[in-house]
Amino acid sequence: MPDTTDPAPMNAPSRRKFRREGEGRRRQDLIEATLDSVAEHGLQGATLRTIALRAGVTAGLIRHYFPGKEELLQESYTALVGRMTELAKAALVMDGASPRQRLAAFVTANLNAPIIDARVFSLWATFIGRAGADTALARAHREGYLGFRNEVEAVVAEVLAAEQRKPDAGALRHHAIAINAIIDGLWMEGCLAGEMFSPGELATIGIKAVEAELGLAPQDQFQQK
Amino acid sequence: MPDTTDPAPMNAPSRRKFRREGEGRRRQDLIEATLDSVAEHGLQGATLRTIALRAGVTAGLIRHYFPGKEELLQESYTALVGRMTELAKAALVMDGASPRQRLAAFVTANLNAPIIDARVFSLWATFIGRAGADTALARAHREGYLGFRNEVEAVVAEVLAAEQRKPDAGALRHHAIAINAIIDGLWMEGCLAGEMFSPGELATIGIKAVEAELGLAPQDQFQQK
DNA sequence: AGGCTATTTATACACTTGCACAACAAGGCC
DNA sequence: GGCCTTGTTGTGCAAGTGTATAAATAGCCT
Repeated sequence: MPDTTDPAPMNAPSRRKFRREGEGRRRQDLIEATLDSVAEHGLQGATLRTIALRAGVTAGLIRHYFPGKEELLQESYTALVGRMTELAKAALVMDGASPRQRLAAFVTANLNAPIIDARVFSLWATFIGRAGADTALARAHREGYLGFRNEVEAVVAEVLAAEQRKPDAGALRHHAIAINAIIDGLWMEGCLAGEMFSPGELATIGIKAVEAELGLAPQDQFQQK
Repeated sequence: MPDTTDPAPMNAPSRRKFRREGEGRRRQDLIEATLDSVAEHGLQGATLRTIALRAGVTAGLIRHYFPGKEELLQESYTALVGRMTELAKAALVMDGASPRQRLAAFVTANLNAPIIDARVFSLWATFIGRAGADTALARAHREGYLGFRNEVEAVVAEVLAAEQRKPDAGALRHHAIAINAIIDGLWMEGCLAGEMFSPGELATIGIKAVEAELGLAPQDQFQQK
């Protein structure tokens, strides 16, 4: 029995208008939409249709740019990690600053916006929760973490060298691990409960803790600029 | 046209045998199966059928103990948080120990098994990633975190009192926040990459960092027991 | 032993999901 | 302008989802 009802009378074949975008742009839009979806609804809520809707396209298009959903998620996570580490490292390039000032700036940068950010934390946690089962995710994290820690270790070495101290490799590594933990821990606290801390408070706590870890004498206020 | 094929010849009505368990036991089994499923396959992979299979029951039974999937997940998370904080606090009850020893024991306990555990971390990350969107989750975490930090603050106060130091409330709070961050950060590192550290190494790093934060003189080896 | 009831199984259902594919049209190329 | 490539849409489908509910049975009570 054929369908006699005609919901769209005659002018029916209205098809959605669209624009062709460059491959780079579309991929980036899709990745951004994926991260937004994951941040908002978790991995379970990030369906192809949700993502496509947010990106302003239809679901079928995703398969034109990515082999499948898993690849889209992996590329999205890689993009996220890349952006995070890039931001963190950017705080280290300060020409004409003392090692100690650079270390303090590094800590400060990592304990304020945009690195302290609830959305980024939500994404990080969601993805990292699967690192135990997903080796690709685990490796992506491991590389990012070690890169970060090496940066810390390099700055610490400079700071101590400026203080005429020459720690052995083991002590240096321990300092880097501890400082890394301080930054990570405060980062988590700030992301999860930012309103519990006054602006700049976390950075102050972090700098003090890091300098205590390195056994640096408290910095005189007048030397700081 | 009726079905003439008879796949299960006559003896068909074989139904799965089962045992009736007490309500408490079943609920606990279901929660444990839920946590296992989430840890292994993430929230998206934790389906009612998977959970039921792991618990040794059929999916329908879950609805007999929980109104829906969401309630099961929430109760599971609550159980997880409860177990974690319980473990952490248990390390603090040491009769006849000096405050400093208790603090060190607290740090040590939190940086070794069973608190350093990849499965627990995976669970924690998976759930906490949704704290930004789920207010019930966020509150559960907030309470756990503040409880933990208050414990830290209390021990820190004892330690400093034993050293004849009387910090004001603000300094005490900052110490607690920093120490909390040190423990959290090292906990994360240990859970994510435990094999990168030798046994007890994280605890050593943690104790040193905490004592540096509090400005305690390095402990003599012979005074420790 | 025999029945009662709450626990448990099994099936059904409406809905969503990721993926496949055919139709279509946007925009560069001649 | 007209064609041709390919980015894009829309539809279809099988598998899986949470939930609802009827049928069965385990184990206690008398």
